[in-house]
Amino acid sequence: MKPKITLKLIAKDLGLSVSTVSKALSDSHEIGDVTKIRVQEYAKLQNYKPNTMAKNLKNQRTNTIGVIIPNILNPFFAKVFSGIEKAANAKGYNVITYISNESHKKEKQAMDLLSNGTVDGFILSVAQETQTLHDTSHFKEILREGMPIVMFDRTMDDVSCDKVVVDDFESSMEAVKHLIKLGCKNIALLSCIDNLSVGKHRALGYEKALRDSKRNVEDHLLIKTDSEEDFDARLKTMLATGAVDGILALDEHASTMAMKVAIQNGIKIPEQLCIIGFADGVWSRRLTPSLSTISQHAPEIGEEAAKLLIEKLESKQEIHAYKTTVIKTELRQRDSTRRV
Amino acid sequence: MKPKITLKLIAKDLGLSVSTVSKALSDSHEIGDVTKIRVQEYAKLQNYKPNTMAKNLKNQRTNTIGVIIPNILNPFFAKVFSGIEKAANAKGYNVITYISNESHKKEKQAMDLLSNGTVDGFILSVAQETQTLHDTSHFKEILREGMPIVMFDRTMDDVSCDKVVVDDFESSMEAVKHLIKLGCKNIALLSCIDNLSVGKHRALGYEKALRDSKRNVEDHLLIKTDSEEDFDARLKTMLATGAVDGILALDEHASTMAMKVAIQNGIKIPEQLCIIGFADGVWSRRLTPSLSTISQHAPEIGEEAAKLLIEKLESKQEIHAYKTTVIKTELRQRDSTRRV
DNA sequence: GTGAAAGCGCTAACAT
DNA sequence: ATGTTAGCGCTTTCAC
Repeated sequence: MKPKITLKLIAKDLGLSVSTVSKALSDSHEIGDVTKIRVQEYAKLQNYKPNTMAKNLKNQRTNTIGVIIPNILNPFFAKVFSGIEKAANAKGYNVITYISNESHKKEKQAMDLLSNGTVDGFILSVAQETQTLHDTSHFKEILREGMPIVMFDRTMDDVSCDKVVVDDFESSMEAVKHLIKLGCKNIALLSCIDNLSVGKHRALGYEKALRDSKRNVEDHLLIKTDSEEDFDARLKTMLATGAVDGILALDEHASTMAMKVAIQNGIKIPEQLCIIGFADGVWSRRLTPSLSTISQHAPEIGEEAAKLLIEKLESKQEIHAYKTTVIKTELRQRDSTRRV
Repeated sequence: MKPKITLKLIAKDLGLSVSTVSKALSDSHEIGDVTKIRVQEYAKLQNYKPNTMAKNLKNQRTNTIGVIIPNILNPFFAKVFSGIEKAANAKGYNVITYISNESHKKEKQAMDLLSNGTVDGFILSVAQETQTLHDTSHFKEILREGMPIVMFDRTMDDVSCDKVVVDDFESSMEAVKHLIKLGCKNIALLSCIDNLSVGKHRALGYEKALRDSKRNVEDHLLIKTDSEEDFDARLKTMLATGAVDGILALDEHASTMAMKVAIQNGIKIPEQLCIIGFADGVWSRRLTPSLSTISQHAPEIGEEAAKLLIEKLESKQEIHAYKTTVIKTELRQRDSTRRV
């Protein structure tokens, strides 16, 4: 293992001072062309790489973004993450990732560990437990220290920071209106994420759409829970009756289980039952029949979040105005809703 | 935005020297109990957090692992990643992530950027393009600088470093033997990843299993490609003939397309056709019928990789022995292979 | 055009 | 038991 190449070392080898070498490498006009070339070539030859920690310490910024994600196994978050990563890299930022696993403690711990000069700011989606407990103290603490936060998808109303969300309310409303247009009379709402802000917003959109077309929200057409076991049992009962001819499913588990149970019950999709779900596009296409989904443009959410954070980081003066960007969703019609 | 709390500041406030404060906070025996308590309480009160960059610079280590992943949207990699993240955090390491997007250039760039004292070592799975070009110079360069690398899943034979792989050869061999035991006569091999090392190993396992039971490898039962379009077209032709009664699919696209095309052709699964695929477990269960898969224990792969890297990082002397850990796979029988 | 020196925040060997 | 000092690698102001 050869010794690390440092400015000092180059300076010694070349019989120059550290500061001259530093300036030469940053192409300063203070340095003569001959020396400049000489230094630069020697550095290249030695494969010199400036030490990031030293630079960070000096500059008081790390060019690193802390990303906290509830669950990377959820394709939605994986996609948002890839958007963040891409946008951040493009602007010269690194990304440190923590997975909260929906745990409030882990989320807090991650922010604590990273706010010690490891990252310049945070992009995060609030852990389930944090939403349930409604504890926002760790966010506020970080903000008080002057470190910016951008929240996406799962946000908290009483935290003042930039946010990137999709219009959950409107998109599920549109989806239900689409089902109505297709002629569905008995549209069920299926949710395993009733403990999340997004789940609640989507449920409200469903109700609004029904009321707008003078229909009632019928209890026997609702499954709102946060337990998959509970959900599965109730779903089987619901579909056994055969009374349902339209479904809006608010999450991946609900969407795919609806498909599965319907197929097992011999219900023809989309002839007898139309299904629209919030789910991953790639896998929805792989199902038979393919599942119509509400596309949330996850990568764009990530890119926008990164853009907002970096903007704040690179603006000279502190901006105390907070933006909430709404990313438009799109209904992707596939075979689970196409009427013949 | 209040000023950052530093040792210096605490020292001034308390009328002590910086080193006394430093020692008091690290609970040194050199410091008297009274001062120790006083300092510690004041630090807590002020919410002091030691600056990570400064500590890193001083210690010449960052407690950070660089992870480079070809594609986080692939559930396999997402799962390995979550394993790495978990194991790393548990040992007090941060994780900086880059997504190579299968690009050789991005992979190289990531290693370049992070090897400048940003991370202590790397965990990575080789980008497709790198495997095709067979360029290992960037790996060797990093290793020469004394920074350890652990490769997982997609490795390169001529790079000397720790590796974590699954036994691709053996697991596809076992899968084919299982199909044979189920009575399949014409077992097809479907692969969209014929450009990857793992794809090639799996294909060899298929051939071995056939030869072991005195069968021939028949060209019309093989689809080996790296293009999904090409694959889809050839798959439709193959299944239209009805000659296939068993399938081993080497990747997610191949697995799910096989299911889809079979269902569309009215082929009964598993009665007329048994399918085993390399695919995500959660989604495989969601398909109807559910898909039998080869489980690769992705999280364990990640945990093992992190364990190996940290071991190397924390060992005093340089270890020049390189381990290759093989994680056992498991055949998960689901409805696509269950004979009635 | 080049160099000396201070300092980013922390640690630790070495005084006192 | 507490303080002084040097130094991690780099940038930058200020001298020469």
